[in-house]
Amino acid sequence: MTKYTITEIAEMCNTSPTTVSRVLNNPKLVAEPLRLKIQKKMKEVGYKPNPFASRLSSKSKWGLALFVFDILNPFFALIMRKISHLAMQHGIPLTVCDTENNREKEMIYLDYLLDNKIGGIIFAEGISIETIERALKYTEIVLIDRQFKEGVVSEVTSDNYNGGRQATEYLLQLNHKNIGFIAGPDKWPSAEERLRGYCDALKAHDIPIQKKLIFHGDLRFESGIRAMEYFLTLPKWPTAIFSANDQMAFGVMSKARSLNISIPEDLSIVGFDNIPFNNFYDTKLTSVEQDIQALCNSAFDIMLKKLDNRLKENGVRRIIVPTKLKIGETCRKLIGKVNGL
Amino acid sequence: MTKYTITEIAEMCNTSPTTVSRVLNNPKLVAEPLRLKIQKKMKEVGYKPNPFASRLSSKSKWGLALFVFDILNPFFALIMRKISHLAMQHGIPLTVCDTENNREKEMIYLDYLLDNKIGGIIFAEGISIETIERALKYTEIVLIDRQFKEGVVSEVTSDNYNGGRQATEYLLQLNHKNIGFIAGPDKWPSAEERLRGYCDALKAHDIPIQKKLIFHGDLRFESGIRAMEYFLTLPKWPTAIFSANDQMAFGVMSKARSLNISIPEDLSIVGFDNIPFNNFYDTKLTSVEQDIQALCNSAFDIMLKKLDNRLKENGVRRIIVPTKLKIGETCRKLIGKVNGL
DNA sequence: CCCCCTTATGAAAACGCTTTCATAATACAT
DNA sequence: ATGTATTATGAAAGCGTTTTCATAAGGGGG
Repeated sequence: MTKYTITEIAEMCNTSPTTVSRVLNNPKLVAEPLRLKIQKKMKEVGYKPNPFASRLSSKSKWGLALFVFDILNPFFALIMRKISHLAMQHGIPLTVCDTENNREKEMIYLDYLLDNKIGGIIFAEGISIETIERALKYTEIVLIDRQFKEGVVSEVTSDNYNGGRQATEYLLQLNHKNIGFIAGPDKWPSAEERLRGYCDALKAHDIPIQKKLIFHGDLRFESGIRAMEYFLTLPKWPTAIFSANDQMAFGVMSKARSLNISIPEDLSIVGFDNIPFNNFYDTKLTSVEQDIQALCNSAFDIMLKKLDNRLKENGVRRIIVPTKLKIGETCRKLIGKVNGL
Repeated sequence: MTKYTITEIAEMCNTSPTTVSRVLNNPKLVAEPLRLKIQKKMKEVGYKPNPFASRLSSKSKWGLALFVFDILNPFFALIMRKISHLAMQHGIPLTVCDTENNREKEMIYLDYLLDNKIGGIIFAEGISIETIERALKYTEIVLIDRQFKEGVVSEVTSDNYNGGRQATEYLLQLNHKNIGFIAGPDKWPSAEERLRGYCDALKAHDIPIQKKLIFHGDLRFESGIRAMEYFLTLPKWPTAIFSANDQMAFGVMSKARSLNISIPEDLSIVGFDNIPFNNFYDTKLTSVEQDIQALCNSAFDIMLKKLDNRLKENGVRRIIVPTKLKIGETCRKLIGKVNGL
């Protein structure tokens, strides 16, 4: 596009490249009249600095990356959309890495990015600790919904604990006592928090926690189907199921439908995420909403400050974004005899 | 990461930077023993060339971009996944631009990429002609499923015409005569081709084409709902609906369900794309499959050749990938009296 | 009126590669 | 042998910035 160099701009303005470079990077150093003249000229001829030259001489890191483990999950697609948007607004190139829940792929992406001197990486939930730790050594990182060792890394998470608790309390209020939980993968902190919320809510109501009511899924649709199949093998079926994300809740609904188990009459369901398509079924899913907008804004903001070094050395931020239970049409109040499905 | 420069590698091997550069870019120019020695050394110390320096001196364009109009649509998410994968394999950075069907956003992304001297752009269906034409002037482009002026641009498309025709023929075979069609947006060539297939199939069976049986959607779920609502306003309801993509077909199914119209008993439905989640409902959608793998492989291959200049000047490729009708559970044969829903 | 300090600018040297041009060495034809 | 390709290597000049260092011009304080 641009066919002008900084030197040419300098010549046109009877000044030196140094000065032009200054108005680009630190305008305060240039006296007003000259600065204005140069800025006007640059606009006039549509000058854009050559990014490669800048990066080469300034030796600075460059650009951002976003890691998500499954771009087919709308929750992550929305995060990508939002972060892309922010990056674009700030003129920062963004590489999106869809790791497909594959450690090897994570590493390949990461090595590649580090070789290219990436400025910072935002990791969404689902990326392995090893990958994050490796990245941490070489670049700035921020986690979205991915808790890590407290105080080591900046992270922005939803209030997963309270989200899990809210949802469970809600079901308890509706007189459910036998509540199945579909957890996320082991070792995923955000998923564990949701589980903790579930357990604490039960405890608070003096309901014993039963291991067999907890199923571990992988957050994908199919997992929900598996979970439903599993719950039906139990001697006493749950009257309600709380799923650690919407996708798995959909899986449950799908399986339930094909077995003529009707929702919410026979089974109440609560999801987590409240992705915009949770009305994908004609029955709107009751779900704990994560404020994606807020998650992304905060994460990006922290990243920008890190890149600017405006965050004090080793400055680690931790932001928790509240969640909100959105009532849909997939839960009903149990009345009278409560015997499971 | 790398702390070595090409000059240091050269010194370690008692040779010149020039030679090291050659083994990097055109190994044939360096005699075997020396080449091996240098390569061994590079591996040993983990040398990686500084990408900014390379780009600066070689003045070459750099990297690829992929434009999709809706990353929330699994069809495009899969394209992204596949293209990312290929780019990574070839060590080419990829920027994914989710334009959200917004002209302005397209232009912002494009300007940004051109300023950064992007090497090539792959456009998936859904991007405006203006954006493509602008890109065409400054960089290499390949279209996926996005027909353009014949012979001007390389494109890889599914056989949309025959896909549309296959689906319609199938419904005709099942004795449907009153077949609604949910088209894609006006002016989207791939969508128009599907429509053309639909029309030609009807003609071949001497069934008049009725404008009112054709509804124009925007390929999103909600459009399917709107379409269904529209079809129900017709005096004579269609017995089958062919949707230009799966998402809209899901919308139809969703609406049908909430009205207690059962599928396929009361209404047959065929989609297009056959995205992997078309079993999102418990009823598997019958759909025309697009071979995403093949589409992406071909598109990427053409792009690589363009970047290499292995495609003769103005060499334009046009590849058509066959489609295949995948029978699911959403269609049934009409028997006896055929009176619509 | 001299010295020092700040502010405004420029010259020149990086940054780490690629590219052009030159040279040396070998091979092949006459 | 002599001349002409061909092959293998290196020296040096960019590429378009930023950065360091130097200089010049103005502004008090003594």
